[in-house]
Amino acid sequence: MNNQTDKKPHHHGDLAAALIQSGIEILTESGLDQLTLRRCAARAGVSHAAPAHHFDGLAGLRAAIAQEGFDRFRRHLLHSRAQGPQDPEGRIFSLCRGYLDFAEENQALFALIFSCGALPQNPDNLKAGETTAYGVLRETCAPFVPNGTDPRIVETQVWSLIHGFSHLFLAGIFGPGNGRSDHHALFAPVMALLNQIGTAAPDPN
Amino acid sequence: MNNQTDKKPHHHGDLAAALIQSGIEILTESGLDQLTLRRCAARAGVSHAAPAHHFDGLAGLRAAIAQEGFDRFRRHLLHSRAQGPQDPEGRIFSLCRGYLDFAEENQALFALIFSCGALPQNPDNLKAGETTAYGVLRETCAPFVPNGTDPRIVETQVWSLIHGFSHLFLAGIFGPGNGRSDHHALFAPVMALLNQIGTAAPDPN
DNA sequence: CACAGTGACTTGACGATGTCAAGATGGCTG
DNA sequence: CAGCCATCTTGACATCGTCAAGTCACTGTG
Repeated sequence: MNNQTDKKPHHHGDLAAALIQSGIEILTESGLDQLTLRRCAARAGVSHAAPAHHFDGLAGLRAAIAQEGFDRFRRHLLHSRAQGPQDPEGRIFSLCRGYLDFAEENQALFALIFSCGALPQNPDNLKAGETTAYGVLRETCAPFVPNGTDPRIVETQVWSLIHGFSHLFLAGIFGPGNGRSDHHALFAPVMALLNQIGTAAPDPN
Repeated sequence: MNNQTDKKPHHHGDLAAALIQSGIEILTESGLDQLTLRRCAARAGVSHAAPAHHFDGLAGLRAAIAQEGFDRFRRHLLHSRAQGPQDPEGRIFSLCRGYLDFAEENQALFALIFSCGALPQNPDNLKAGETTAYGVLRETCAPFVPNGTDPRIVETQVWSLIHGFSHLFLAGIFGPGNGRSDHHALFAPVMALLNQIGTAAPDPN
């Protein structure tokens, strides 16, 4: 209903941000199904109906948390990409490594961000946060885009590969093998598919 | 009232299957957040507490629906793979096409199947259904596995790419472009990355 | 400084949901 | 036929999202 950039509106002092922070903590500690309006309110020290004045119901709070989570995700990717060798191959590998790490360390938040249908209304805000996070990917993929081809092809190849791997990793779906370390061992070989990137983009279909 | 098999164990006649079927219908018609124990019970024509005698709460029903959904997914993949050219490239392309189609036509069920943490308990049952669905992928990928390499590498490359594309497609995440047809146009070029599969394996060809 | 006014939050209530305990029902076995 | 027991129903309770009305504190204006 109102903007979120006020410093100390009246009573609590940026309750909206406090509720988002509480929500992220609940997500981290207890999982997605424990994310509740009343629980966020209690954690922030306000009554159970207070969040209604800042978000459009539970869906609105989830959308706001997803937006903040997407921004944290973006910063995590930037930090991760800066680690390791700074040639195009090294940067894209570090980016994907950071993608997987973030998904693993923030499972519920990661799931919320990418949960289909979690963003029925206001796709505008999420779209903005998404675009900036997508921008990190776009920069990193740019050196691999062949001249004259749609950059979204390479971007979607990379994004799909690392997102699919991360999501399947979290879902526990993978070959009959078991054990996290076993699956981690698959990361580098699977990412090796990216070595062929750019050479795989053929003429326009 | 109920369709399906008429075994009639005691009263209702395979209420468990009827509840799963009701749940899938609710999923298809109304989305994931409308999947409720009481709603499934009402649709199956039983009282609100009846499901408790067949599933371990809502989580148990969701797991059972996921298991059934995974089997339908497997059959859909088999059917889709049989369409089109039957050379290794044609089969894997048709498989991926069917993957995306299933995700698009059964969004909520697809999300439930792969929802992280939706399977906290009994991973055994889902593991079985998963293995058979994974088996379809494994067969289709087999011609592309270089000698002496772990087949899971190629399998995970393909699975991650198509799953990531499908999931991002449903989540509405993709470049600044918009429109479903626009995203569908990305499918074939992105799948072209699979043309390099097998040659990307670490060992020399 | 007094006094409304307005926004931030609280309180209380309602329907819906998951879950549990106890009772009713009906087929199966002895 | 009688008893058993899985199956299902009924009723209750705590929690949840949401709404309406009320309370509180800060702010601007005289």
